[in-house]
Formats: sequence, structure tokens, C-alpha cells
Amino acid sequence: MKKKVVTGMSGGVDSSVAAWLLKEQGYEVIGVTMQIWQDEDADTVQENGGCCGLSAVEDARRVAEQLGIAHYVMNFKEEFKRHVTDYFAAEYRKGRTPNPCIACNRYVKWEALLRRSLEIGADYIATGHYARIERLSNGRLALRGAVTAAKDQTYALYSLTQEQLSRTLFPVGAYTKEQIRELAAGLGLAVADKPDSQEICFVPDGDYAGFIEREAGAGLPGPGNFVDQSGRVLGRHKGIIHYTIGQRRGLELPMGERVYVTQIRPETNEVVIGGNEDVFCRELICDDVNYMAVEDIGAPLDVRAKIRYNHSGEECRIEKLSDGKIACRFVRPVRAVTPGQAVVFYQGEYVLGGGTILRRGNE
RNA sequence: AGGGCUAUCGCCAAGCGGUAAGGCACAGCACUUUGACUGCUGCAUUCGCUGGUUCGAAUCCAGCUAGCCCUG
Repeated sequence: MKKKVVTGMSGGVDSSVAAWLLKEQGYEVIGVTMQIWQDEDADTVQENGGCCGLSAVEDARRVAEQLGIAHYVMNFKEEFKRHVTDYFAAEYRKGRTPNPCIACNRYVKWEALLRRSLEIGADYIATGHYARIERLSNGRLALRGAVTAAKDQTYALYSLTQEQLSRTLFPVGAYTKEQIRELAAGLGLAVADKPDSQEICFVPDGDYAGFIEREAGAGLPGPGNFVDQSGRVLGRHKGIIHYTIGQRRGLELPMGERVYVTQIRPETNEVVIGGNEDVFCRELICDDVNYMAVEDIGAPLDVRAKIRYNHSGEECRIEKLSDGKIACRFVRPVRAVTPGQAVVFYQGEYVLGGGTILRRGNE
């Protein structure tokens, strides 16, 4: 009997080809487009699409029809609002910098979508992410980097549990982006040339602060002081939610040299400013850890860590602390360790695990 | 109300008679399936104001205005 797989179809090239690949592999494919943000609103439909683009449903439906597979729309607006949108605003309000894609994967795709998929009798869920899943010799399932390192998306998927991994298929992970586009073109899919998505899907204009203001309304932290390391006031800032660690642009501080945000202090509503050298450090602490390639870690381990989505990774030694947090000490200083962002640990091409950055370590 | 100094792009700042450097900020674009970083491009027909000298002035002269400092 054919295994059933629900494929999340965003209307983009990757997930479209993913659905086709699975069908070719003999699965019974059910295309599902998640309704997570706005309603299909013709005048706001953008060309860029995206992992959760606004024109998603229409494109996905057309592809499904072309591929000869079933297609449904599932409403996850509530889950998305609670775990992504609200979380996003709450984090900024606390002076942290969230990664909404990771939250969306963790709570919306691999909790809500997976649960509902299993409920309708599916054996797996699949997406168009560039990653591979492999069974290790220790019996654990782990993510392995995509064949094209440049497109690798394992960073955004580090939080998947063994149970979730055992129910997941990433068919495009074994291909390069070029191959995927060629396959799409060969199939005559209209989305073959659709641009890659970028920016936060629910903030298509890039103005995330404006989004938070519109969504959160009143009660946001207001203007405060820009200060230097020694506490000297350098100017006024527009409110803590407008800044992130390592940021230079938008500060409106003519200091004569380039200056960057080195710290955000929600308690005092201050944003600390410093030179480029001040945004580097060699240690960080993370919590909310998910172990993937291993069940746990004992002795300190030398691994490679990525501290943001587009990060080549840096050698470091990780050590588990008594409270379950992990201290990560880098061989070379890393730039802009940012609370709220994820740190993902790699052993070779495999994801060992990862966590949420809490703060810089004690240097 | 005597004496001195300074007034060049939003901020800082070159320029010293030959036809407005640079940095920061800012804007746009590129890069990017998070926020950032980074890169590229743009950004004073005009030098506090008014006259004068000169072939030619931001650069010299005079007056005015403003700010700073010193002296009753």
C-alpha cells in the first residue's frame, strides 16, 4: 500500500518539485497549502511569493492540478499568530531579535501541520526545504546539510525532534537549486521561474518595526537613550524594537566613524553603541536546547556553530552547564552574538543540535 | 558695552586667489527564505549676509549678522 505524505505547498518552485518527486517515488501525495497569514487578497498579492507568500494558494492549486495530486488548504492562522507573529513582537519588545522562520517551522509546520496530517491518515509530511535526513550509526536521526551548501536550510530546522524527523521527508535536499528549477521547467510548471522568497513573509515591505507597531498598538517601549560603554549619552533612539545587535544603519548617529549596536538594555530602555570591535565576542550561552545527532552531551565537545541563518559557521567548544544551558566558546571571535537568534551546532555536515542564544558569555 | 576669535552639505571637516576633498549620517540598489553585517551608487553650480578689489574669490578688503572667549 502506498505511503501517504502531506506536502506543504507554498506555491514556490521548491515545494512544487518536492511534491512531484514524491509522487515519482511512489507516494500518495496530498498537497496542502497552509493559510497562515492574510486572506487571499488580490490587491496585496505579490510577485515574490515566498515560503508563505500571499499568492500561495492559487499557485499551489494550479501546480497540484498539473501534477495530478489532491490539494487542500488548511487554516493555521491561529497557530501562526500565537507562535510566530505574537512571539515575534514579544521578543522585540524584550530587546531580543527573533527568528520567525524557525518558530514557524517548529510550531506551525512540525506541530500543527504534522498533527493534522497524521490525523487525516498521512504517514509523513514533506516540505521543499534544502536539507537531508539520515539515520546515524548511533540510531539517531539527524539533519544533514543540503548538497548545495549555499542553499542549506538545516539552520532553520534544528529544533526538530526524533519523532518529527521520523515523520518528515525533504525530497529536494538531494538536489541543487539549479536542478530543481530545471525539473520544474521540464514539467512545464509556471512557477519554475518564480523568484526565491526573501524577507519575512508577513512583512513583505521589510518594515518589521512598523508591523509590530500596527499589530501591537500601544504599550510598546518608547524612545530612550543611546549610550556608550561608559554610560555617556550619545543621543535618542526611537524605541528598543527598532534595533538589533550589530546594527549600524538607521541609528542616525553621526559619530564621525561607523558605530554599531552592541547591547540592548530593556530594563533601562538604553541602546548601547560601540565600534565594530565591540560587537565581537568569543563566548555565548544558549538555552532551550534540542539535541539531534546525540541524545545528550557529557564532556565538552568541539563542534562548528552557526549563530545566524547566513553564517558560514565557526569552530567552538560547547559545554553543558548544570542548568541545562550550553556555554559555547569560539576559537575566533564571532560578530554580533544576538539574544533571541538560534545557535546551531554541527559535526561535519550533521546537525548535532542547537538552542536559543540567551546572551554573551562571561569573557 | 571695549578687545579677540570663528562662521564651508543634517553632524564633523579639508581648502590659504584659479574655478567646493574626505568621514559620519541619510537615500536607492545589490546580497539574503529571519533580524543584521557587507558592497555599489547618489548626496553643497555653492562656501553667514551685503557690497568691493580682480580676467577670476570659499579664499583679499569693508560693513552687517550670529556664536564663542577675554576685559570693565
